[in-house]
Amino acid sequence: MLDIKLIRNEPDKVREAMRRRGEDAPIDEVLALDEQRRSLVTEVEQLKARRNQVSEEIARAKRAGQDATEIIAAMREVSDRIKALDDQVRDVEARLEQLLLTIPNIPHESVPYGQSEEDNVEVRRWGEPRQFDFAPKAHWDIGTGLGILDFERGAKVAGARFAVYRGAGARLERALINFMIDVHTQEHGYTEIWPPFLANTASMTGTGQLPKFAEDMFRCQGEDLYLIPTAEVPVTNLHRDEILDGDQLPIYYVAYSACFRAEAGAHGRDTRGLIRQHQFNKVELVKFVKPEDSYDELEKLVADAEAILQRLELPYRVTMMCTADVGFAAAKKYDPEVWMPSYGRYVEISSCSNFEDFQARRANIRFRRHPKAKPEFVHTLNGSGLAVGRTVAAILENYQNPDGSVTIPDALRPYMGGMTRIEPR
RNA sequence: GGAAGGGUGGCCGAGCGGCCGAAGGCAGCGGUCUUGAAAACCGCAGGGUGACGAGCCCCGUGGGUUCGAAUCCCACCCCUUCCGCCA
Repeated sequence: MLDIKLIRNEPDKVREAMRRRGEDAPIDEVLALDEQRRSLVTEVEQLKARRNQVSEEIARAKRAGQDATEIIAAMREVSDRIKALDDQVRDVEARLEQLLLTIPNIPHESVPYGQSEEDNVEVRRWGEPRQFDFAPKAHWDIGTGLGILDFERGAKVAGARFAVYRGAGARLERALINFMIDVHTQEHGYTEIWPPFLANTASMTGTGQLPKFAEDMFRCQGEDLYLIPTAEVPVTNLHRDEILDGDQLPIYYVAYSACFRAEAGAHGRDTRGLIRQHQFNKVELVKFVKPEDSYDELEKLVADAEAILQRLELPYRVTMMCTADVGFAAAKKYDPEVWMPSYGRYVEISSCSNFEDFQARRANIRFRRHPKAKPEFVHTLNGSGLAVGRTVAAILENYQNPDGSVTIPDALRPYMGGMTRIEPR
């Protein structure tokens, strides 16, 4: 959520930011409601001040045994007026709040202007895509051939975009989760969290999934619960409505979770394989930091995600999202992308964002710089470290052999019980 | 799911419808005392809005009654215990 004061004081700056995003935000409506709210509040507060004053007089009079029926009668009128105004304030505030919740974050000044994902900027590459001396296969064919991935049965049990992992495939998924969490906890200083995989409306609103993206999520019927689309939601909301001590910061969390996405509007895209599933596993990194540190922390966060790709020796590049593709809640976002031979291009395998105080304001996550200082909003960041299903896909494709087997990356072998190759059954 | 109890400031815990933003205690901060510390004593200390002023708001949440609600009524949420069910 943007600071209403920023919109009030620098509306043109906000309008320009929205224009650069290609977003049609209701700034004028917000300004009008804000003004309306403030004039109502002024009026009702004056009346309340009077009511408080007179209430004291009444109390005094009663204690002195004097008659107060006349003042009471007069106050009844004031009271009715207060009630009417309070109703109006509540209504205007609710509408204002609803609008503010739909306005995206302001992109950081370092974010390049662009009109679509075509305008994202590559910032670096690591590794060389492998040159195959045989016709490489796509991971869904490799996985099916090895008997470690089963899309047909996934569809039978649940539906399209659900997969079943079997044998060494299931173990590979699990090995990757453990490997990633171990690297982040043991080498990058993150604390492991095992969060709920369902979250309520308040949490979903706090991180920005609601109210705008309700159709992207699975909701439990008759309950105020959604399946989380990412561990970002429960982990960021861990500190919702809290005031943290400044010396606790920065806080680094790493969490595995299954992630659930309705993928509404993705018909026909990535219909084969593990790239776009309704359910997938992800190891997520979440940071709470002081505002002045958040952009350094973003760079470190991306490096932490990249470290996993490097250990796995998977070629990748990092792109910086342009204003049109930066994401609703983010001020700046990098996407590490892994080389995917079947796609003949790099495919997003992580997404690392600095939200500045956008989520903190929604979720009311603050800190005190000093024990007596006023609370300030923290900056929140998160990034995938990494999407596990896509990592499996990348390993199957990049490590495939002519005979249909797949070599296990060195770094993963301890997690696979020493296995060096996945052989056909 | 059923029954009972409970949700008050960082924590514990009082609180007859007006004198309650809220006693008291603990923890915290400052000071006195002390070689130093402890103890003792004195003082300061919640959040939001607003201009770190005034005012207004905040006693789980949302409604209601009333001139006036932490206190009364209704609904909901959460916690604890017991029972039931269950990985």
